[in-house]
Amino acid sequence: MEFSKKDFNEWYNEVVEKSGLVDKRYPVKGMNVWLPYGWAIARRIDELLRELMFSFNHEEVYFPLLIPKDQFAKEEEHIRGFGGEVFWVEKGGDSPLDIPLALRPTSETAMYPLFSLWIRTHGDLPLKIFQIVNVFRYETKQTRVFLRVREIHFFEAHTCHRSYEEAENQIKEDREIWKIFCDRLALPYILNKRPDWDKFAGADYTIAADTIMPSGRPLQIGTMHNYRQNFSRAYNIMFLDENGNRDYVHQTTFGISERVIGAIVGVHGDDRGLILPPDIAPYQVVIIPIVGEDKERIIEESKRLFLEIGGKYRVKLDDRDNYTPGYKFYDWELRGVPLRIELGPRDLKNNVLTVARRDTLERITVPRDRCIEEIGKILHDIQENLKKRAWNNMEDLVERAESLEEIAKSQKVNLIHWCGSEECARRIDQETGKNVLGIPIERDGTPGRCAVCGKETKNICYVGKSY
RNA sequence: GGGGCUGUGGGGUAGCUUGGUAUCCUACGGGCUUUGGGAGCCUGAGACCCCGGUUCAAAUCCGGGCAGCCCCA
Repeated sequence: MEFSKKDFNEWYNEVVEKSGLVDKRYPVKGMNVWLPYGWAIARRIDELLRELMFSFNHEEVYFPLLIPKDQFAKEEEHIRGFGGEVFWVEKGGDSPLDIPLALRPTSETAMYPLFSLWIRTHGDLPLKIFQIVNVFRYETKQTRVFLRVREIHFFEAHTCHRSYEEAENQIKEDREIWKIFCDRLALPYILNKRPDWDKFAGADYTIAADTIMPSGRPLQIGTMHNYRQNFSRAYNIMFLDENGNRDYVHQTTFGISERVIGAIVGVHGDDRGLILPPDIAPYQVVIIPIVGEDKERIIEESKRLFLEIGGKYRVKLDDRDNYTPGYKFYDWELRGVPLRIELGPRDLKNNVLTVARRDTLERITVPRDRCIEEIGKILHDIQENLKKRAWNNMEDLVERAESLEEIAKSQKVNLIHWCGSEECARRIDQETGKNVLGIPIERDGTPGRCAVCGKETKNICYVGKSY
């Protein structure tokens, strides 16, 4: 690594390429190539989500990529919100299409016409489905690997319910899922209820999960929306209740994008490169044989060790002959493998393994015959340590502020009192470049004065320069 | 949204001001030798983002495009 994490922007660019996550030389703006290692991480995260969603009774589907224009445009707010950032397919071969086709920027408008066919009675509810697909957004701002791209690897869950209460309960369930998910990724977050002007186009309200990057800038990594009946009215999704009355369904969605990978890179990484949480690391353990005079035996022992722990953990045996151990140490540290096992003549003689953990860079000696349990313990410890460290770091990236000047001066996210008016939010945006993330839903406000207008209020909120 | 900068082998670069033979490091192939924190020697292959203009001649100057980076709002 050439850059230190202190130069966050440069460091980030360097680490995502050098660690083999993406190749960003693909010649279309905002579209990068997923390399094997990066894709392996994405797939682990997808699998984690699938597991979680299945356990909460969701089913997986796959809808088409293209959406006819008339169908896309049915919900007014939605088209207004997304209109400018949609890619359109307007030709088939050389002839213009009768109806232009949108590349989905999200899949509400692809799914909901079908929902109206699928749902007849209350017996069809709740409907809980999700899909993991690529979505497209025509970004005009500067793009950044994982954080702002035009082709987005995206998870979206869609639900339909018979009442507002049921939809609200779904949002609660989403929060439960979200917590488990983030714990597994060791990612800290704040749940914020977005101000009305910043909610998802077509939603009744939006709850966003924001984390904070080491640069002091907030990053939205997940969203939960309650649509009420906004879309079901536009797409005519109705059900017959027990009393024979017809009504529109209540809907919610829950979305997570590849930005979480950007968050993992930024939140956990250090000057040597990535640090991956064990749950999603493609390799949890790398074995590096250190061959001296006793080459054959060491290789043989390494293979035996590989087979032994390979049944329990995801393990890589790095038996490349043309690289020295030192080179391999740096290489796998760059890639963020949580645990490294060195196996050399000394270890062999003493019947031990030398184990190095990526998060603290400590080296530990563990008895050969107890290594399976020891590895498990250390991996667990790494997970906990990453989580604790990340939450503490995030806390340090928040600064209390009482005035516009303090907000403007601060390089961090600010916790302020805010009267709730759009006027004050706009002044914050215009005069400090920061935006209001909304009201945090998991902590109570205390009485105070709005940092802009000075009016008394109990609302607190976070503000920052969002990615 | 505004401003600035950059594009030369796979990666990083010198050369550009003052137009004429493209530099070095690294990675890569082959060979020998090595291995507890980025090994060494020999050898080989590999590049001026795209389109147009100026010129006897363009990596170099001019215009446009595409792509990337940084800063500000």
